[in-house]
Amino acid sequence: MNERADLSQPSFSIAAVERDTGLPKDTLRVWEKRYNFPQPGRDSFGERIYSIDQVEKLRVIKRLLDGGHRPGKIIGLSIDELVKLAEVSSAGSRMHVAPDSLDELNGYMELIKRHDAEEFRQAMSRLALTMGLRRFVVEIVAPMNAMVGDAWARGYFEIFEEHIYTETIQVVLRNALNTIPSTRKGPRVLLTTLPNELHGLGLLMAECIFSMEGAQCISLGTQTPIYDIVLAARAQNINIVALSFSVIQSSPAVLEAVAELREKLPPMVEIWCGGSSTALRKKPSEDFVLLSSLESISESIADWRLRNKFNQQ
Amino acid sequence: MNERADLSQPSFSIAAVERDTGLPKDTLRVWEKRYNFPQPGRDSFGERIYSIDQVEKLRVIKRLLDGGHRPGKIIGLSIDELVKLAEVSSAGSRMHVAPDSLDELNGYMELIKRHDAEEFRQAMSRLALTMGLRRFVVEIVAPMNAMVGDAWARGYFEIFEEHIYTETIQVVLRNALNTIPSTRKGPRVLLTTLPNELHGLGLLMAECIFSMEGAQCISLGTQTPIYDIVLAARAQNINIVALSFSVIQSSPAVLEAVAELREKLPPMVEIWCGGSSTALRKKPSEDFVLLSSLESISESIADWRLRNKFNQQ
DNA sequence: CAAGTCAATTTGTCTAGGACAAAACAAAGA
DNA sequence: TCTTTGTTTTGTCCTAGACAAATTGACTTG
Repeated sequence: MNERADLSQPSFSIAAVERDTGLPKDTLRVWEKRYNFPQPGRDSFGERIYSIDQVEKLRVIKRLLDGGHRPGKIIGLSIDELVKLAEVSSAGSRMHVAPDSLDELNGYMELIKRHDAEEFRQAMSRLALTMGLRRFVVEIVAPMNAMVGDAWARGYFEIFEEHIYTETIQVVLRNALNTIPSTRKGPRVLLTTLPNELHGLGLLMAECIFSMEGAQCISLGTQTPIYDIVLAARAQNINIVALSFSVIQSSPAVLEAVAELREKLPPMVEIWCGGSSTALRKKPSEDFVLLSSLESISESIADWRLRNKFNQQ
Repeated sequence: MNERADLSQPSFSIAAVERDTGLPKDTLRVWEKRYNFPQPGRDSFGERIYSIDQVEKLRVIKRLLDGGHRPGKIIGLSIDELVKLAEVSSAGSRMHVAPDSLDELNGYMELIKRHDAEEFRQAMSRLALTMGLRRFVVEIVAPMNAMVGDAWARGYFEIFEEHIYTETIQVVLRNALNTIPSTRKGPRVLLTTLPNELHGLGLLMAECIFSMEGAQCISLGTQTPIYDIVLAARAQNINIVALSFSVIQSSPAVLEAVAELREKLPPMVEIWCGGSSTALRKKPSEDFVLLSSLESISESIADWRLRNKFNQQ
C-alpha cells in the first residue's frame, strides 16, 4: 500500500521539525550524534522521520532552552520531568499576575478548552471595553499569552486551540484599535518583525499601547526583511522602528540582525525591541532600546518626547 | 542620500542571506557549485561572505523563481536583464480586469506608491462601506491583490509596500467583518491554510464572503498542521473545511496534502479549496470542492444548504 | 567574601562533497 | 492536440569534521 497507511501516527521530516520547533536542521543532526536524542527512524530513502512524541519533547526542550537551560543537562530527561521543570521555571513569570485574577484567567482558558470560541470572543470583547484597552492588554492578554504558551508546551493545548486563541485575541485587539482616534502628534512608529518571526500577536499588543499613547503607528505585519525595514523607515519618515521577538528565535541571530538593522538605518531612527525573547535581555546594547514590558512603552514614549521636544514641530 | 559607503562595505553571512532572500543555505551552496553564482568571498575562518550586490541579484532571482522561471536559465543574466525579464513576464496576468475600473485601481496603487498609507486606508474603508462588503472584496480587493503581486514581481513595489497594502486591507476587512451580525444558521465553516502557506489575505476575503452568506466562520489563521485541522473540525463540530492556496505552493504537494486531509477527516465534513494556485485546477478531484472564484462561494453554500436541508436543524 | 582571570567544556553553525527523488522539460507516439 | 515516454534540472537531504563563541568551573587576588 502507500506510505499514508500509517498516518494514524503522523511523522515529520527534518524540515517539518525545524518549522514546528524552531530548531535548525544542523542542530537536530548534531544533537542526534552527541546526545542520542532525538533518534528518528529512517524512511526508505534513508531520510530521518521524527515521531510526534519526539517533536513534542523537542518543543518542550526548545522552550526550556529559551528559558536559559542547557541542552546537555536536560536532553536526557523524560518528557514528564521536562514538563515539571518547565512549570517550575515558568512559575516565576507568573508572579506578577495578581493571584485573584489568576482564577479569572484560568476561567477564560477553560472556555477555550471547552471549545466555546464564540463565548470566549464575547468575553474578551466585553473585558476590553470595560477595563479599557491598555489594562486589557497588560493585565489579560499578556499573562494569557504566557499561559497559552505554557499549556501548549505541556501538551494541555493542541495547536489548533492556540490558533483559536490567537485569532480571537487578534480580532478583539484589531477591533479595539479601530476605535482609537488617530492623532498627528507623537513619534511615527514602524512596527514589524524580522524574517523567521511569524508571531504577530505581540506586535499587535504593542501597537495598541503605542496608539493609546498617541503615537502614529505603521504596521508592516510580520517578517519584513531588514533591507525593506530600512526602505520603509525612510519612505514613511519614521522615528522609531519597533520590533517584536517571540521566544522561538535563537539568541545570536537576533542580536546580529538587530545590529545589522542598526547599521543600515539612519542614526536618528531609534530601534525599540520588545517581546519574550531572552536574547534581548542578555546584554544592554547601544543598538536598541529594550522594552522590558508593555508598560515600559509608555515611559519610553514620554522619554522620547522629552528628548525630541525641540526637533519636532 | 549617501550609501553606507562611509563604513566598511556591508557583507552578509550565509545565514543572513537565507534570512533576506528566502533561499535556503543548502540551495545557496549548491548554486555556487553548479552555476558559479553567487561566488561569495571568504572571511578569515573560511566562511562565505556575500556582497550586497550578490544579495540584491539573489532577491531578483527569487522573485523570478516564484514566478515560474528556472534557475539554470536566468542565473547567468545580469541584474538589468533580470529586472527586464520580471517586467515582461508579469504583463499577461492583468487581462481579466475590467478596463474601466483599471484606472480607478491604478489610482489606489499610486496612493501606496506615494506612501500615503493613511489616505489609502480611508479610501478603502469608504469603498467597503459604499460598495458593500461583497462587491468590495470581489471587484476591488481581488484584482488589486493580483496587481500588487505583479508590481512586486516587476520590482515596481518594494516588499514593504506590499506589506503595507496587505496590512491595510486586512484592517479594513476585519473591521467590516465585525459589523456583520453573527447568525446561528448555515454551515459551520473552518477556515485556515496548510503549513507553508502564510498568505492570510485570501483566507480573510473568503471569510468575508462566507460570513455574508450567513455561515458561521471559525478561522484558525494560517499554517495549521493537517492533524490539527482534523482535531479542530471535530471539536468545533464543523461542516466545511475551507482552505486557501496562493500561487507559491508546488502542485503535487498541495494535492497530496488535501488527499491526506480528506482521509483523516470524517466523510461528512467537506473540503472546499480556493485561491490562485493552479494546482487545484489541474484535475477535478473527489476529495474537495473547487471554489473557482470568490463568487462561487455563494453558489456552493446555497448548494450545500439544499443538500443538507434535512440533516440540519 | 567578592571579584577578576584563565583554561576547559559545551554548543551552534559552518564547511565539503556526494546522493537522489521529484519537478520540469522535451521528444516521440496515438 | 493530447498523452506518454525518457532526460535534464533542481532542491533538499545525507555524512563527517572543524572551530569560534558562549558558558562553566577552578583558581587567584584584592
